[in-house]
Amino acid sequence: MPRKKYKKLPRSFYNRPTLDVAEDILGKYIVYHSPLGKLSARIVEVEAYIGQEDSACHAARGKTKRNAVMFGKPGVVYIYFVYGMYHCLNFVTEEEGKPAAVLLRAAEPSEGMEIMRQLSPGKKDMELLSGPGKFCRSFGLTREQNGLDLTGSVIYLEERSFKVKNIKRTSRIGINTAKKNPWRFYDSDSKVVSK
DNA sequence: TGAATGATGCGCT
DNA sequence: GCGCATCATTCAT
Repeated sequence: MPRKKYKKLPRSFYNRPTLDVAEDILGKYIVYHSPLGKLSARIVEVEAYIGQEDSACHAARGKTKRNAVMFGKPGVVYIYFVYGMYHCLNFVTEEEGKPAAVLLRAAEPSEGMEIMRQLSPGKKDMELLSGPGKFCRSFGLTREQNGLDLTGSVIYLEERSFKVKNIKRTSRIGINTAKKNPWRFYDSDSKVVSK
């Protein structure tokens, strides 16, 4: 039994301006009770995607089957498939009907590292979650987990005692349009953020 | 050690 | 068809 009870972040955490949520997510822990066992990691790098004012957001051109969960209630997981072989994990933000999300780009492994190594063979511990594609592979996340509720018991964010000291803000990675929006946030003391 | 490119599937024009 | 919120490998300095 856990000797310390950590606080699971409620839906109100996600039901706020996306840039605020993105910054506050740094240092939080993502916990996923996968079929293989419990996994957790400390989040160190994220990006914001805001449908209504962001041409780079999947939801910028209206609702489709793929991005539908971004239009739904906050505190839900949005997972999509890119480049033929990778998945990316997002947390839906803002009130229902307003499409926006925060992309998880990198994290530092905490619990369940044996499982992550098994899912991503040959990786050093600090490389297991150092990128959005690698994160989903090491956590075993695919489109099957799309739409899961972060206020449930399968996958959620936890507030622990860790405090982020230095937060940096830059433009996003891998974006061609809307490059000006400096909507990438990361913990500059972590060694696993993208270069 | 940095830049170019191939892998590979799917959603949209 | 084309381009993509990526990564690993190859090739050039």
